[in-house]
Amino acid sequence: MDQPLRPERPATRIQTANREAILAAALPIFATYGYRGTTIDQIAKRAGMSKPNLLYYFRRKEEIYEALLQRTLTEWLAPLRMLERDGDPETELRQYIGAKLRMSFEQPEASRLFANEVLNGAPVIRPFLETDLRALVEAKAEVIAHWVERGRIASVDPVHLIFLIWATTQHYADFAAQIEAVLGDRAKSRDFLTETTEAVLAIVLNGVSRAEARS
Amino acid sequence: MDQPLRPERPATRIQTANREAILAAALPIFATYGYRGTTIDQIAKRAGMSKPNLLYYFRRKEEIYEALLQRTLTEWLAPLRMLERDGDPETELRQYIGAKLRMSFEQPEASRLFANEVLNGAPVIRPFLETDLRALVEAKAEVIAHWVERGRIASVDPVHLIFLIWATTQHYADFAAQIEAVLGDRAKSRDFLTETTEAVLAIVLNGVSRAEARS
Amino acid sequence: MDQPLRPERPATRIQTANREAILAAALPIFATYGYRGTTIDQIAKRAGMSKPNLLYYFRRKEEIYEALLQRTLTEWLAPLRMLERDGDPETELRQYIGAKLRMSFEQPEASRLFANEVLNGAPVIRPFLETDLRALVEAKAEVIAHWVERGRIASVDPVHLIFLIWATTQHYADFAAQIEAVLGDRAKSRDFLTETTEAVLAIVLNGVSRAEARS
Amino acid sequence: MDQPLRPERPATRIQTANREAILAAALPIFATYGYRGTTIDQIAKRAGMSKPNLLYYFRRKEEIYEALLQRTLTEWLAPLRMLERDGDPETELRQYIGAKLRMSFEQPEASRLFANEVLNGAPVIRPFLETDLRALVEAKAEVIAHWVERGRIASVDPVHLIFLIWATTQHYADFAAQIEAVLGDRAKSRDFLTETTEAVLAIVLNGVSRAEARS
DNA sequence: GATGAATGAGCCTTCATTCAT
DNA sequence: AATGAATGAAGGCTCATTCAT
Repeated sequence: MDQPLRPERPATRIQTANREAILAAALPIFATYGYRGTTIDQIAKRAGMSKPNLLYYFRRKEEIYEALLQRTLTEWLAPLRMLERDGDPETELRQYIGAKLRMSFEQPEASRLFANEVLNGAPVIRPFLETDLRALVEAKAEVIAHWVERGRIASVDPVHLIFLIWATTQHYADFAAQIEAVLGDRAKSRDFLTETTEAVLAIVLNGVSRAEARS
Repeated sequence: MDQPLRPERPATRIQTANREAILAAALPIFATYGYRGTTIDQIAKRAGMSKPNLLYYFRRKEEIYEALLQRTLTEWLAPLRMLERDGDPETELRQYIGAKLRMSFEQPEASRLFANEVLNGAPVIRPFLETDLRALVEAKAEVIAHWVERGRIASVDPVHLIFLIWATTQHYADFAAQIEAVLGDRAKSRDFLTETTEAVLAIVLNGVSRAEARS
Repeated sequence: MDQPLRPERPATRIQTANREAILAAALPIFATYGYRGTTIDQIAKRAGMSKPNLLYYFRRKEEIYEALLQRTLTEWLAPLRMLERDGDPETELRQYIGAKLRMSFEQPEASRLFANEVLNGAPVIRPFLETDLRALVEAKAEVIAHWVERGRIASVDPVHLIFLIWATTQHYADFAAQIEAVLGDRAKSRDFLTETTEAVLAIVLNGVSRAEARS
Repeated sequence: MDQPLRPERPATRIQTANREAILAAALPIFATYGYRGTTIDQIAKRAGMSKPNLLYYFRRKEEIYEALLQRTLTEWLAPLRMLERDGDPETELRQYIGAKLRMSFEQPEASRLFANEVLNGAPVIRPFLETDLRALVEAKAEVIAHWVERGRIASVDPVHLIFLIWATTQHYADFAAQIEAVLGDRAKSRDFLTETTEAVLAIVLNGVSRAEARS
């Protein structure tokens, strides 16, 4: 076709800007309403352009969604990738958890986008999960197992530790509506990230500390 | 809300049975596709009745959704309600976490229904969250604070501990697709619940144990 | 689905009537504008129902089109099927040509529907053409060849004779607009079918007569 | 109608070349999909230019279509124009039929373009049909009538003879999809034009031969 | 209680055409 | 002469809901 988005042709400035605007507009909507609950109209309106014009940049709703997920995923896993086998376990975990919590507070919509996709059965990103993510988890589980073997942390199941950290940190983004309903103003305080980070670190770091491992 | 449509007459057996069938059919669909992503057709088909007949029992899609949430919520919070101020903290937490994990494994769809609703901003259950749930959390936070004061557990922030337990246990239901993609057969093993329970308990109980509370 | 058109469920009277009305409304439109040039709106309006209601009977535009073609094809080839090997060639051809011309005059839209489909490359009925129609043509070509061998008609190529008859008779339906433009009132006369039949028979029957076959 | 867009300036070479390219690209598409079924995108792509650029040469889709028809019509009727009152009827008809068949085989798309237009009710060329074509047919019918009067051919209705020749010869272009489906490789043979010409001439010339006119 | 029939509103997408450069 | 960008107007189809029986 004579579509403008041909890869061969370099994207113009307007194209880049508009694609960016569309993605930015789409993120919070997909994050809240899910794929099927989101309408192109909503996105177009939020991006300040007409629906056909939006479809000039992304030919299908699906393309927007996939582009968003792709971009999110990479960024989302960056902190885990940084977990260093040779670092100090406590420092490493502290950094990891801290980074994840910061992302949850600063980009809660990205987290929710991802949560929605997985809740729906991960129709789009399943291939990624089964290959890249799986490999990453295995590699980092190995790192944690290494720490356990060396006696540097308590004997915890590495994979479940990763899941626990994911769950705990992303919870503040994915269930923000609930947290705000329960905590009220406290959740809106400027210090809520700090408070949360301290609380989570206290439990998790203590949870993996060697002192007295429990059954 | 979930009253029979003709308040004058008591619900017949067929009415009760059919309403039940509809709710049972609707749960997994709402849980997977979210409110807007679910069609009445899907539910009716799964419930084995015609669309108009389904609408005879629930006049609007919203009613089904609300009835489901209402029923789920009560059940969902039962374990937390059982947390006893005067019990042994470790035993209490062990029971709570165990119960929550069991629910996540046995009724993952209820968890996902709830997750979807909250991800969407909790449009329907917000009032409940702001009143009942809030009160419950405050009460149980008080229980935990009591334990902390008595030195029976480490000095953790009670509310965040509750969130951490919610997040961690529900994660196995809400992100099941991801967990299965990452773990493969291991997640489908018959022992996966046991394995998970042990791993989670190990970390969380250790995390709140007094030995050496950390910053 | 809970579609009403399930084959298992017998069609009700209304269904039969409405499907019939839709097909009747669709025929002249498809015949004139072709598949892509026809809109469901046009058909629905002509059939006196709303667009969604029409789609309640035929779930896709394509289904209407295919149903029409299927019905037309059978009827359309009936005259050829009657060509009898043991009949008198002149009588047989006279009947065949007469029947085809009558159909062209009485149901020109069916002819045009078919012409449109074939002009478009026969995307839908190609399988039929390659199997059933091919077999029929081969069988009837054999009949004509038989006549030629017996010296009952001139030595003509059977297949091309069939094509010539098709072309000539269907021309009065397919090119009616042109014929009317060229002939004016003459083409609208009540006797035009008779006149045409006589003229075509004169040429074709003479054309296959044995007297003096030409190169 | 097919004037350059800026009448003040004569068409440049590029203009002429591009208009030509567009028409060449448009012919097979209009011929196959009809007017409404054809998109400017398809034409532009095939012509190797952008849609807006195409519209620089032809301001509307309709203009392309009309230009094509106009050009085709003239060419299409050339053979008939050559039918000479004073020539030998058999020779004249042989030439006419031969020329028409050659055109059908060599430019089937032009034939199909025309067929589509007439099938659609001749919305664009009706004026032409009612004036020029009508006059031409009347003139040539007179030629044939002259031959009949002189006893040089059988007593056939001139107009219907013309229609029969049109129908029969154009059939091989317009219904090519069907002919190929029915005949298979035979229709793709290099000799198929020769074979067809002989078969058609045999029937038609015999059909108008004087030997024994029939009812 | 149950279902066939009907529909307004909405959604994704296509398309001819225009505008600005 | 050419093209990237933009859009109004459909068009096919879905869906929640209502009506009538």
